[in-house]
Amino acid sequence: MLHAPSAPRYIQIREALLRRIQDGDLKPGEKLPSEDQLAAEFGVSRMTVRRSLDDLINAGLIYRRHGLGTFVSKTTIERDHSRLTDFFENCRLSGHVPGARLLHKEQKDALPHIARALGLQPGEPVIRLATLRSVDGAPITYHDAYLPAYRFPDLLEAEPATLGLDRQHVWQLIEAQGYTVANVVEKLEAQLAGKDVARLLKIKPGDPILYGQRVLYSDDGTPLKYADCYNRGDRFSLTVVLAR
Amino acid sequence: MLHAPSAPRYIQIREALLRRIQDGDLKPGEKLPSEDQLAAEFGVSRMTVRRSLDDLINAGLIYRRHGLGTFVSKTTIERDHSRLTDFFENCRLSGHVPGARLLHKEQKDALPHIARALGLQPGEPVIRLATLRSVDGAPITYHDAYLPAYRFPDLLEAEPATLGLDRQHVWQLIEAQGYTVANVVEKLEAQLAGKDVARLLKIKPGDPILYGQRVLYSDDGTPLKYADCYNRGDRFSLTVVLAR
DNA sequence: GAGTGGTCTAGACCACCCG
DNA sequence: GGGTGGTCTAGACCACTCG
Repeated sequence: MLHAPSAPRYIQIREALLRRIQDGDLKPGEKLPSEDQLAAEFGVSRMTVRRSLDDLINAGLIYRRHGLGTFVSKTTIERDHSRLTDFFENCRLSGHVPGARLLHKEQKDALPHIARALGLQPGEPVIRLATLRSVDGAPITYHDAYLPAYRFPDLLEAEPATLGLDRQHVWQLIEAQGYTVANVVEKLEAQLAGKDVARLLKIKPGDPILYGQRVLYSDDGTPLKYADCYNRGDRFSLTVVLAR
Repeated sequence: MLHAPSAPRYIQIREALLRRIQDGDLKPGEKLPSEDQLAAEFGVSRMTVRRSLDDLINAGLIYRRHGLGTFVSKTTIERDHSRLTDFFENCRLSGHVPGARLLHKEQKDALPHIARALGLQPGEPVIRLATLRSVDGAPITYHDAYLPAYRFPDLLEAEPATLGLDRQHVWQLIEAQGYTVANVVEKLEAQLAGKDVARLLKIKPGDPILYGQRVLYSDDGTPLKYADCYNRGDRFSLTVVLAR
């Protein structure tokens, strides 16, 4: 999280305040210095201070009360699981051992519902990357992803050993094409495991499955990836934050 | 969405631009006038225009490209389902008939996991509101909610006919106590229906259930409500947006 | 009244992208 | 070079909250 000395002042100030909060220098519920005081302390104008505070408010770390001041939030909501984070990193951070196996890498014709999600015509070529992800050696998620072939001409030739095994890696390939990964829209349902999925996840047909249809978008709204996700109901949970 | 004539200029401008996008006056992918042009058009400074645009960017409706301009997003992500919205309103908007029945309204001692979620000591009094929600006459969700009793002293005496039947209504009671509802954190899992839940939802034991533990927070991070939600797997799906 | 955040100005200079 | 957004200033006045 280091920034070059040339980073904008508002980012430097934001990081400085973030450190004070994380170090417990500013405790939950405690009042921050006023915007005027912060402006004087950092030697900037008040508008610049406000720009820094806006970021921290957006992250849910602080909140403002008109006429009273700015305060550190009481509960630091664990936003980690509600943000777009790497499966592998998340796993390791919680002290588990992630794993993955590439089951399919192929070019196919898009099925209608996949074409619709990706803004393609039915039958247009897509690249399929299917992986089985595991935690501590036991399978937990079957991930069946599709990307528009014309946007990722080099994907089929990419290193098979790591491809699809680390989302960060796929993201790097995506961003190397000039896209900026911005968000994922996921539709979640509860289902019962079918025969094929049950076999992959080493559960019984009829066991509960948290099924998600995920679409990955770039910041201009272009759909970049569609994926069917089958998560073991007994070992997988997803925490989301719905903001007003 | 009307604002008093005294609404801040940046809100007026934001709403004016929103209207142009929603009316198709500005089409997806199309470039907005430059910030200088908008400032001249609305007779404000550029900083005020940027304040308006920031809101629309935050809502995912437009995006900026340094050196190029500001553009309307290509896919207007249906954020409706990823925002905190009223069950009843959502339902009606999609052309369905929502319903609800209050099953329990009582004061109890908080169970340990509920106390922990609400920042209480185990055994502290909570108010339980359990409702069965339906769509087009068929039950879809069993909602078992708990609120700290000391924060809502008047809740038990509230009008039973409408209480818990419209989330907006409960929110109004919550906000009448001086809280500002800010977000919900929900942990989702796939489960199989047990006997009791199956009976309520008119499904068979062993049918799939999308189970969620919801905690409602005010903007200062105070937990205000805990709820167990049991959603019929065959008729309920939840769409979430994970931002980077 | 004093202190706080909410809004707004009228500029400035910089970095980025295009032709 | 010309147009765009990114950052930043040094003020101003208003609205809200508290004592």
